[in-house]
Amino acid sequence: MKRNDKLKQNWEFRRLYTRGKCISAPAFVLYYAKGKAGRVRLGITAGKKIGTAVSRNRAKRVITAAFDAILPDIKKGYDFVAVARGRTPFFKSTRVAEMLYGLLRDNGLIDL
RNA sequence: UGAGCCGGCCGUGCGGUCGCGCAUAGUAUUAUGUGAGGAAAGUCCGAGCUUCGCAGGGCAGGAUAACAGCUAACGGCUGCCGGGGGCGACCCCAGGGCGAGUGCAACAGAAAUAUACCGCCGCUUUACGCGGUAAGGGUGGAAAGGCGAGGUAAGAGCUCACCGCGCCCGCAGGUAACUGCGGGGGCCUGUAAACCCUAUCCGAAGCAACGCUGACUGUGGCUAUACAUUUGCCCGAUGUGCCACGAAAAGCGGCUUGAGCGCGCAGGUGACUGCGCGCCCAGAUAGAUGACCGUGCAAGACAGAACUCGGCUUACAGACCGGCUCACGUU
RNA sequence: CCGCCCGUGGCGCAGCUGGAUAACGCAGCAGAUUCCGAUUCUGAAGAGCGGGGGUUCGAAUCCCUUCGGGCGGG
Repeated sequence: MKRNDKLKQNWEFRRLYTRGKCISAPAFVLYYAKGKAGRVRLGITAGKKIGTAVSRNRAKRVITAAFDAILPDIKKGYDFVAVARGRTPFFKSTRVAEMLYGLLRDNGLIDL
């Protein structure tokens, strides 16, 4: 994932929390909304609830790896925010990718 | 063999495929190299560095507290002294001063820094009196050094011997703290992690420090002195230019070669130091390590750099190495 | 990065400066009142002060260290 495809600013996150749709899985909670055309952008949040810095870093890595794995299949023009949950660091990124793919397909965000 | 004390060291290893940060080549997407810790943590101390302040000195405030050393410095470390604990290896100590002043010491007890309840002794007006007394009783954490003898009306360092304690002087050992011995004078409650006194040290803030770049905008200045306009000149005004400063926000630098690491030799009981040779070892900026496969074992704990070092403290599954003590047995 | 505050019964809080009784309210328990309940009244129980160490005759209080929670500034 390229750097300018990451969401960084606080207002970008708040836009998705208030305007976006919300779906959840055991490993994460996902907000999404229409964004810039032709691009897929992602922001990741791992709060203090996750644990130590090691756990928070791992949670972010696992979600990033899962997202990269299915990135070519995701429909263009959407922004996403993934919020890590307490069990996120204990998942394997392949399991998270499976969950993510299933959820996006059910919500019509996969290019077939 | 069992129990224990001290110190050191490691803390998933190797190979392959895809992916990530940085550097160097190369140039338009590839190669090559490299990529978290012993605590990166807590931020408890000490420094470097940067900016501000500053003639010099003092007060206030804070920190430390035997002695000698190590160090850039330290509240750290080493050695040693003193005290305490353990059979021992060894461990622990905030360890100056209450012999400057002030304060505090509940309850109990007669009395808490000075006293007479019981007792003992003397006197008398024989009384629930007066005086003397800290040997004995009882209270307390603490009651006027302990014990024996002399002494006395009864007693008391009142006197003497011995012991104890701290003060002063001398001698010996030690760099010193201190230790040992002798003499003198004396017998003092505890508490300074109570105020305080003494000695030593300390300017403040922190990489969101600070510096630079371009754009926008505001303020001030240009002195006997820039240029143009305002009628020629002077004053004044306006605009442009130059300089300085401020506010908001963006980017870049600061950013990793350093009191550095490894090995060898030498000095020192040690902390550590000197010399020689070799090495370059993360620099991200929402913040880089994931996924899959093979394989080894005791099946992997605590945990993620954010300006940089030296310590301290705390968390930590386990693996390995060395030295020492005690008990039992055998030789 | 810097500065500061708070941990005391189940809950909310005093006591800490200045050392010796852990006080108060709510909840809960028992009893009384009532036909029953609420209210009210009475009574008893429940914490050794976040953990560890030290100073002291004596520590919730003083000192050191540590854990957890919270606030503020740039």
